[in-house]
Amino acid sequence: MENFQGFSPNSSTLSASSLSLNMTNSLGYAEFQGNKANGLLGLMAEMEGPASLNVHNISQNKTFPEINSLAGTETETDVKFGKKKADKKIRKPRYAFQTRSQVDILDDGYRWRKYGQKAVKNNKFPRSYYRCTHQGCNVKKQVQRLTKDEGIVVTTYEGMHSHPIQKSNDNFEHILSQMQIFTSF
DNA sequence: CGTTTTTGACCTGCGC
DNA sequence: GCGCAGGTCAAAAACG
Repeated sequence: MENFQGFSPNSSTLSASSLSLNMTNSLGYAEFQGNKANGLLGLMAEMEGPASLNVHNISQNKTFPEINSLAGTETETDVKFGKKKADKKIRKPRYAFQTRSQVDILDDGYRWRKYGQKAVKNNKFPRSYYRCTHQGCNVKKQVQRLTKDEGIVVTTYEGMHSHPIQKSNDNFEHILSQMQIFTSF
């Protein structure tokens, strides 16, 4: 496999030391490697205060051409959201993971139904939209591959599952639980 | 035959 | 207001 060494080429600006090390320590990426993914490259969780509706940031990194917002400081993937009525100004927090993998479908233990696929600008790979098939669970995720480095898959989760995993996967479960610790603040 | 994927149309927000 | 881009819907196809 590939060595877990570095992020995408353009991420030279970010100090890979702190971020990557923290990740590997907390998640134990070695085990992760043994399964489907070959290594977790990074995680970004964002969630803003309900009051601030900073549209500026949204317009800035819309489509986040290379998701380089992972570089730390601004973790705003924004939700330009297809919120129908838009009663609430609150945006759902989204959590993005970068994973080095050959395949797009990373099995996280949940059952997903694909409901859309769109071509993204500045990216030759399409982005796929999935929704959790569990009844009453509206968790969504989207999977995208970077043009720059097609070995990297970006998975963005939206919402949290409130039901148990439906599959008997091995140690993925405890990895997920640790992930939720990460994203729970 | 039920469930999932595919795929174009449709909708919404934003910039010009 | 128009066009673009991202996100969703839904009908038909594909799958097991």
